[in-house]
Amino acid sequence: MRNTRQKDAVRKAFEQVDRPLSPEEVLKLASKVVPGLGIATVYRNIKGLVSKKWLTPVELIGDVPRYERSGKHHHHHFHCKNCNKVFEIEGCPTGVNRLVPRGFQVDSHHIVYHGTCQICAQ
Amino acid sequence: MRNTRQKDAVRKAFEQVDRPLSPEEVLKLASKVVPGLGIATVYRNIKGLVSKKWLTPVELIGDVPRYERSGKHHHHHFHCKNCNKVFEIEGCPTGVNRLVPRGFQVDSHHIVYHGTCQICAQ
DNA sequence: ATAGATGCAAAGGGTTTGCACTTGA
DNA sequence: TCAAGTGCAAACCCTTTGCATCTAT
Repeated sequence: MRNTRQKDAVRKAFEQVDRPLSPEEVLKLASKVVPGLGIATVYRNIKGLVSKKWLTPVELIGDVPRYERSGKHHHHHFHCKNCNKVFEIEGCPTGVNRLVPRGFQVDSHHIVYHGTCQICAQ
Repeated sequence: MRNTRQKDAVRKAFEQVDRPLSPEEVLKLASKVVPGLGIATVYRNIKGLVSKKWLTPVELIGDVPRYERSGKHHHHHFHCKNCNKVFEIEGCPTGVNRLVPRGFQVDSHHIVYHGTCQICAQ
């Protein structure tokens, strides 16, 4: 695996923000460092970083997926209907998995909140 | 608003199953009653039923959206990684919304479980 | 030198839309 | 009758892929 300015710029985009990013958001941020960066390269690098488990997908309904750095401790997400940004929510209600009926095997769960974020709510 | 065989077949598809359906699943079911039914008509009818609040979109991870009849009491969903079907999960952990920091306005929340369903797990 | 990475443009999947035709009221 | 609804195909958006070129090693 080769080090390139493009790959570096994509990684840096995720490191410089503390919230999940969409491919377009990554393109916007990384293009500041590498002008002419192609969206295909962004997609390819995101895909590579996901399979290397450096990134984790955060998918939402009615909108394009977001990605965030892996290895954070278990958390959930808040999707602002106004600015469309996604934020992290710490913590997890106790007994979430106990709601699932006997016979179902749970690998993971994910809570998404919808509403208005702190900044937009003012 | 006019009654058509197509519209009827779409509604019946949701009534005859007790789990959320994707547009393609609806096409498959409704085509049995109305051969030659077009996918565009399915999408148009789903859209109409959602805006009439007869259907509700289901939040999902990494797959096409599903829709289900509105008015069911609050519940969540289980997405089987094997058969790709979506199932309803009853109940809701207490204090879910309390995890959201002060300043965020929560309209709704939604939990999606991933794993293997009862049928596939055997 | 050379395999891997990039940019572009074309191709893919899922969804929407324009338009002429059909059909329910 | 005649506007709403339909089927078809083209258009769209987001994502992936083929290919010629470029570039780390």
